[in-house]
Amino acid sequence: MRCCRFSLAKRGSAKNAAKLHAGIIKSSGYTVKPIIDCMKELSKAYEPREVESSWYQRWLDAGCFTADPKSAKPGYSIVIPPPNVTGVLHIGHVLNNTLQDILARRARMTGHEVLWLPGSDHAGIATQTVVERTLRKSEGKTRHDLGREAFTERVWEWKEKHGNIIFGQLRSLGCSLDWSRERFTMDEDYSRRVAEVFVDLYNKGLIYRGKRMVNWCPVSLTALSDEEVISKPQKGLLYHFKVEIVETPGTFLEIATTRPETIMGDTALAVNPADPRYKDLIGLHVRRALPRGTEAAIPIIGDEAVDFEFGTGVLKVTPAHDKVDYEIGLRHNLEIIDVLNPDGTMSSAAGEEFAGLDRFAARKLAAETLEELGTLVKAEPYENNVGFSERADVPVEPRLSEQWFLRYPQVETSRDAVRNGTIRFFPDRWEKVYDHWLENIQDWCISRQLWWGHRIPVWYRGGEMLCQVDSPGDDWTQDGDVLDTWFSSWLWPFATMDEATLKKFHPTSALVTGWDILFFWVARMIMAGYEYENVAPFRDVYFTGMIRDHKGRKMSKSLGNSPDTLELIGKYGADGLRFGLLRIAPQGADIRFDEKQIEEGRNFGNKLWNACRYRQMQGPSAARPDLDGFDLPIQCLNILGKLDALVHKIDDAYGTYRFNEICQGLYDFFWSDYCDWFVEASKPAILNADSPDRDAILKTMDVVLHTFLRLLHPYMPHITEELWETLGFEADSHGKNFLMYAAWPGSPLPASIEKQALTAAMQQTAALYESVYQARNLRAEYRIASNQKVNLVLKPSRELNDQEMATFSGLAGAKECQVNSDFLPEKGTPVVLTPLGQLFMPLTGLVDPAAERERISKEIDKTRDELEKARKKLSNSNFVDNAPPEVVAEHQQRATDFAARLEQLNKMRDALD
RNA sequence: GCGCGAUUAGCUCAGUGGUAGAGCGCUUGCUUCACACGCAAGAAGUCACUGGUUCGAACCCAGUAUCGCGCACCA
Repeated sequence: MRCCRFSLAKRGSAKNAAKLHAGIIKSSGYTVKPIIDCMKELSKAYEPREVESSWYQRWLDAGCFTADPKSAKPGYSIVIPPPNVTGVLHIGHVLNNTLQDILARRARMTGHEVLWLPGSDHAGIATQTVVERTLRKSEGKTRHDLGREAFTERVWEWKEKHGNIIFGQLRSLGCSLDWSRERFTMDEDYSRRVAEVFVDLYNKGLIYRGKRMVNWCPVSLTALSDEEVISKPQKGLLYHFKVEIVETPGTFLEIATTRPETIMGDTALAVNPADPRYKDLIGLHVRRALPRGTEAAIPIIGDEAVDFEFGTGVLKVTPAHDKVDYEIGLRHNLEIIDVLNPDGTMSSAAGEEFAGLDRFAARKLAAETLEELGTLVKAEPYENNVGFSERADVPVEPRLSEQWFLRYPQVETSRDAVRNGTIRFFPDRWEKVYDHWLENIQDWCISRQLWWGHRIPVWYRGGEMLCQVDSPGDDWTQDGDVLDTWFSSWLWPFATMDEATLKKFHPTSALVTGWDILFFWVARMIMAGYEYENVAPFRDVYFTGMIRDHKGRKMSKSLGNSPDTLELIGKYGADGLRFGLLRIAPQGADIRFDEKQIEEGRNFGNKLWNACRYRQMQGPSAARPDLDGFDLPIQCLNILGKLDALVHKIDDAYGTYRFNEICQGLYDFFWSDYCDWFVEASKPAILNADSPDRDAILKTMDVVLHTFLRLLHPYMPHITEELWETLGFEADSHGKNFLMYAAWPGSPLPASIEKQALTAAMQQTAALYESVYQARNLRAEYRIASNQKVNLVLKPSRELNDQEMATFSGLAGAKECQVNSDFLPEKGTPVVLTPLGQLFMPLTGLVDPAAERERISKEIDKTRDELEKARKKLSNSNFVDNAPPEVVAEHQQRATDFAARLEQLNKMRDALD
């Protein structure tokens, strides 16, 4: 326990502390008076490390993150997009999970019972690949050396050892996840649910097995869904070669292809029956060039799928290795010759010369062979799109194989849910993308030829087949394939919850995820939600942008441009990282990462720390600050008015997930309005123990900090919690005695304040601050060093009280500011026109009529330009007649103000002559 | 081919019809009594281009250009 609730000081030298205690040390050159006896150390800079870890532990110990399904409070829930067990925390996770944490923390403060459910995904291909690689490296073995059972055992071991790394990292980030409910997509009950869903969909006739053309990954040796194939432009060659027509020897047909290595799989040539060049050839045959020596005759067929604009208008048909060709083959009942092995090498059907060769080597050899045979016409450079396996990053092969497919359920319901706003997307432009995908949806290939994953719950005995969760008996063997990982993830929002939890927390409130998994995950969850819970699984979906490096490239391991998030947390603190990242994260747009921004986040934390430290140095704060009964100076009313506006702005922005607007609002208010202006303006009164305003100002600071810490908490949870405790604040609580359970703030304005009085005070303050700005400007013009105090004289334009003058002098860096309506300045005394009146800076050596005239002339020119602009606008009758009256009035006011200012400035210049 | 987004200060980005903004960087001054992870002042913009709508356009509409993305095609 800390010995003193009012001390911000925990880190620093004990020696200094002792001196401080005695009130004799000069820190930064001034004497610090210890406020209370037990104050020990003062740390000028906020050091996040210890604060963050200790608070996380305290929250955990107090069960702050645990959701109670029996709570009477309204429920608010989010399920984490489960990271891969292989995953480590990258910067995208930081963004994504910080946003979820913000929503969860704010919901607690607005009185909700919050469940934020953690977990991870078994990530079939990714995980299996990683473990296989390790196995190969450390033991020189393949998974086949171990066998299925031993291998999956190894994956489990690996998962236990490395699978929780990311959870530790999420803790470092401060994520308020309910760790008592951590789930894994291969937990026993979860797996059972997956199997039950499979069986159910099978029984409904939505799942079927069939031999079809699928995307095959020759590295992972498994089928892939269409979504796992990424098309990339590839530079290659378009080979033109000719074949002889059997019936009319000596005549040839020219064919264009990018894949000469599949010629031995050709079982026809196809032309468009409407193509006048070739239609008469339909029914004839040609000699197939490869494999060499066979010279098989294959038919020329007519099919409308052939585009006669492309290439030569003649298509070689390879039913075993191309989707379109396969369909043509079906229509014409063509033979299917599979010339490729699953691993992408040529099969024996390709002929002796090619068998065993890798497909790309075979392509080269095929082209060379054609050339030797004298049938190669040309090979021209060509760029086309090739489908790549998302995981293995190699071209996929279309391959005919026996797979399990799902005809998606609830497609129309799911489309309607987003169309009619039952589910809302932020930003909403993703709605169109979603709709388009569902409109053109194809059956989903859900079987994978992997070992790591949910086994397909189908059993065989002889020619019999049964689809059920449990084995029908020892003499039955289970289907060898596993399910696509997403076939389990799509159940995530409800399969992770028991009955009581479901009742309280499903459907979930919001989903935060990247748009890159809109089809993989979001759309499918919606369908599963309707199919199994009869309801949309979430209300709102917020799509984060993709984080790119400073050159705009995607973060990737191979580029090595991904920042180390733990290192960032170490350097800037989790709060700094969170805040810095969020401040630059525009809604749904991609983000260019720049470490400078994170540094800004840390700096903001430090600013907050020091502002609170400053308050603390003035004496204890009220636990529940209240301004009733205080006569508040204008700058107090002003800052309260600004804070009131901030509270409203933030509440509004949360409604549509405008996180960076909230962030920016918090930043601007605190740094500029509170620190730069309010605190600075208050210093004269605070330093003067006799000032009648001192208490009101300190109390106003308390109200501002008491409110602001709550507003900021979701973004910077650790530092705010620390300061809340250190300043000794309390608030109405939604449960536990922590800031994280404090009631979300309403308006900070005291009930007794009238709106009119507030507006007047804010206007007066604005005039005062504007005058300060003018005064500082004048100082800078005359190169007065910042630390040099000057004497000022004000010829006031209205009556001013002592408090205002003291504030003004303090902010303007004046030794003294005399108010004198009859002041007669020496000719050439620097002077500036402020909202408070004419302000003179009678400083020896600066009096120079010529310089002053020049300076004022410039000001006059500027003002005249502005005035002319305003007048021009007002002289336009179209504007005056058509614009809204308040806009016209505004311009009239501007013109009046500029005219008055111009007149005064002219007088000031004349006085110099 | 269809669709989506972006284009504003040197950089990263805010800005939903009425006086062009922030942070960083830059220049100048400052260890001024919370903070140099700081304070103050300053320079810096044809809001990609062309038309249109409007009294008025960075903003709305149409088109063009460049960059990025998705879907389809991909012999």
